[in-house]
Amino acid sequence: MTIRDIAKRCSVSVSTVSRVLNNHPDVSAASRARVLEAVREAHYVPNNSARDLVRPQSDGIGLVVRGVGNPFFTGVIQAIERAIGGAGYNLVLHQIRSEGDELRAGAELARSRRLLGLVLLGGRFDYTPEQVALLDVPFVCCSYTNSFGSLAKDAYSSVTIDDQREACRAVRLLTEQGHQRIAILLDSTQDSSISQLRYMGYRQALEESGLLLDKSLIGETGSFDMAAAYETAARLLAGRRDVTAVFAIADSIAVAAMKALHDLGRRVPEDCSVVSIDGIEMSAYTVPALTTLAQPQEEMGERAVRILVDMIEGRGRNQHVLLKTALRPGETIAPYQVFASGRM
Amino acid sequence: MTIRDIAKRCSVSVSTVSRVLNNHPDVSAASRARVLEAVREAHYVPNNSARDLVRPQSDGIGLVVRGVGNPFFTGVIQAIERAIGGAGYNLVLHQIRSEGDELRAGAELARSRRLLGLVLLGGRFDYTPEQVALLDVPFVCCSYTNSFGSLAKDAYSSVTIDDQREACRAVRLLTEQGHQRIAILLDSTQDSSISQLRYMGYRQALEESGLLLDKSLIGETGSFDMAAAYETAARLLAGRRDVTAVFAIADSIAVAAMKALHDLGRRVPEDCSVVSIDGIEMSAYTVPALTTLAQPQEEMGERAVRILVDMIEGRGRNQHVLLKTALRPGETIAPYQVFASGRM
DNA sequence: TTGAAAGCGCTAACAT
DNA sequence: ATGTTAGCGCTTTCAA
Repeated sequence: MTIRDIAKRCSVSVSTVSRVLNNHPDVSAASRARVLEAVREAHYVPNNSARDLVRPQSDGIGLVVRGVGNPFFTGVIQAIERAIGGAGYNLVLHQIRSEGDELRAGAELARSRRLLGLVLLGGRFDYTPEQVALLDVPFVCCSYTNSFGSLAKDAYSSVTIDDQREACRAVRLLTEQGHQRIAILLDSTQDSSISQLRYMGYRQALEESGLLLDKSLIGETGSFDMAAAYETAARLLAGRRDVTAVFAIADSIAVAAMKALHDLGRRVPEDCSVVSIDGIEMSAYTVPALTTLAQPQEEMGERAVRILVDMIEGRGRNQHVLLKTALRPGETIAPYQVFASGRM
Repeated sequence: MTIRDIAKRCSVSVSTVSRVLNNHPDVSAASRARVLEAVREAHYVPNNSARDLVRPQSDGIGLVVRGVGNPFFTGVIQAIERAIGGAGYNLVLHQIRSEGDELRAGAELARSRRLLGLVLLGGRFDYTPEQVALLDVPFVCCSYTNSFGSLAKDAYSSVTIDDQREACRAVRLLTEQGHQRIAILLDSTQDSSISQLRYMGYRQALEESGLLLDKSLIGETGSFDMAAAYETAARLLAGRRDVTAVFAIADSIAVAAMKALHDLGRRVPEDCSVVSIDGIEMSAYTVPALTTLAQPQEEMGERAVRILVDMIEGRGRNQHVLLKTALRPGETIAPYQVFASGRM
């Protein structure tokens, strides 16, 4: 079923059909009605490949999300959706798995749909100039930046929190309460990504407080899934009643850790405090509610879109925005107490 | 940058470039090398619209997910991803918002990318024949079926649990323990969708036990977000110590309800039991762990893909598969006790 | 092994 | 107001 078939059915030309389909004004009411009728009855849907091929450019902005099912992203995605719509553009969402190549996916998407620009959500931190050269449209990294890569500042845009700084701040919430044996739960200390950055923040906070880094307090989960986080936390914390606080680099890891602590017979926060970074919806409803540094999901999405739209419309250049987290108080931090519960 | 430009750079014809790009064997090693080199250095990426337009058909299967950020879907999506890859096809994922029209989106996607078939995840329960006529490829409804629509059985495929039956089973877990005042938390009793179905199961279970339906025990949240669920639960449960059990139609709602109960000073499960349906990852890590009827996410995805692939490859016709949930025990159900905590 | 050319479905001049 | 037609970038006969 093509535009040609519809034209035949109505005894009009393809251009008339095309005009109707694209809401051009210069079509008689009669023709319009006939075409619409035929379209309906034939269940005709235009072939977008053909459209995209011929249109000078679309009004589409692509959003490539890396990591299906990362709960932190959902709020950001919604904000981006809203912002793109509000600016008069169309969102083209594309999800890839955590191991996928968002640059390749983005390049392909942008070309195949003639996109005006790209928002990359949850990508890698180590792009090289050659890699981003794939992209021939403006793009902005959302929720991350090129910390481990070799991009010139003006070669890309980013909107993110300062992972190291915020991690440091989170750990400080613990040291301020007198905690000294503070465990960290992360994916890996050397992933050239978010874990590594937040790990650096953890070390920085320890140093500031004159605390020594204790390798046995580092729990590498090897992934972001909760089962792994639970196991790692349980293994690390078992028999370590001297550990009075845990910093988890993500809310989901923190929730799993709280469960592990509970199953170990340790109360949160009386026996062990927990803090993390993210601020996902679910972690506000745990008992006790998780204390976390909430990333500004809304603002993150909005700023990313604004930067992109400014570039698309010829205002403004590449920018880098560092957002601050907001402490979502919760109930998982308590002051350090020497004799909390028969600590060794 | 088009295939033509690459051809010029290498002084070969466009067909040669095309052959290289598509891994056709009949190209000299020399030409191949030159083309590849030019492609790399020009950062050339083929225009997919043009490709799709001309290719007889792709090897793509579309997955339209309605409801960005529904945590229940993530496991299903991964299973679908795996299954599609395993069958030698390519996944084209498309997410739309909860209010979106998955049929229109699917039709568009299928046409624009020449897809072989469609998996619809989380769609509406009330399709009409005219609506599905939009789709000119085989499709399967995943996690839902046409309970409130007018489709002929052989006009579509579905893989889902029996929502009413499973809800009934969930509530029975409560009545079996002697509970009589059982509240239900749902989106709406008349949404022609999952809430309504599970509500019917709730009523059925009450009837079976000779319990009367008490309208004041119905909490309509009006959405699936946790804040609404929390408010609804808190309002319904405040001052109702006679309510000794809650059935939530989704895990996320149950988690919010548990929090509300806790904030009301009521212990779970001693003062109030909680049960739900879904089995998302997070709800296994609450304290206490949520007792829920877990939907078989893996199997759901796999079966959906298998049915679709069978249709695509000419074996088999439309089918309807009803999967069973598995009780994920948890710790949120306790026997009814008359004098649990000063009940009125 | 390579090139020339047709044509996929559509839109937008350009005619009429 | 409507029709004719030239491509958009690509793949694929068909010839050479």
